[in-house]
Amino acid sequence: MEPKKAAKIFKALSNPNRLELYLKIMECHESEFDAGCECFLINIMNSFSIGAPTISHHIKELVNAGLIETEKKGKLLICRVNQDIVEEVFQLVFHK
Amino acid sequence: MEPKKAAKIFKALSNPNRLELYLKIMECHESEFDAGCECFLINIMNSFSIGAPTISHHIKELVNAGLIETEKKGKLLICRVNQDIVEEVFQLVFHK
DNA sequence: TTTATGTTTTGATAGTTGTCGAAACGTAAA
DNA sequence: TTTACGTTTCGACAACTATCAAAACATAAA
Repeated sequence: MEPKKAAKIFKALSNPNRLELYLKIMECHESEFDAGCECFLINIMNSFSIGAPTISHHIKELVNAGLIETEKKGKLLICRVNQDIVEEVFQLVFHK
Repeated sequence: MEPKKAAKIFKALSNPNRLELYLKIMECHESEFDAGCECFLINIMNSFSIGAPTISHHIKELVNAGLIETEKKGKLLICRVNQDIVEEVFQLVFHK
């Protein structure tokens, strides 16, 4: 992976709230995967003290960096992590 | 590792120039390790188009995040990467 | 001691970011 | 259709960032 793209991914994870959002989506996604369920944004949002507009903005940045993907289901938003991209970016800094 | 600390590390790697600086130090450090040499900042600086003050600032941020350590040798600056911290932060996002 | 050189500090500036309130939007329920 | 609700967009603002030029430091060489 090119350093420029990697920097963009790191930037997406560089804000504490946004990182925790990503981690929550990751957890939720993993645990719900076994149950065959989806990870809905609304289920995660409650544990944050920041407003909805800010959450929406952070989600957009995570999508923009390729770290997650989203899908609308009715009026709810489903979030999925893209694990591959994290592995790619860590190969760069791990040099392995 | 706590998300807050991880976010700080990601922030340090979120600027393209700073990331490339880190990668160069990593390369330099690895290749010089076998030869028993040190990695001097001046040897890396030439490949960047940004000024010395900016480089100095970026180095300080990398040190501040714990990603590298520095040591003065005469009027030269030696840089060493801290691989452990990358592995720690890696475990957080990999959940492994 | 003077000079040269590698690095850091200072001060400034344009650009970016995180956050909010208010409003708008889209969908489903009543 | 009206209402309720989850999400997004808009406009704004304070805080932060990357960068530079100029000056200051520190150390080694002349």
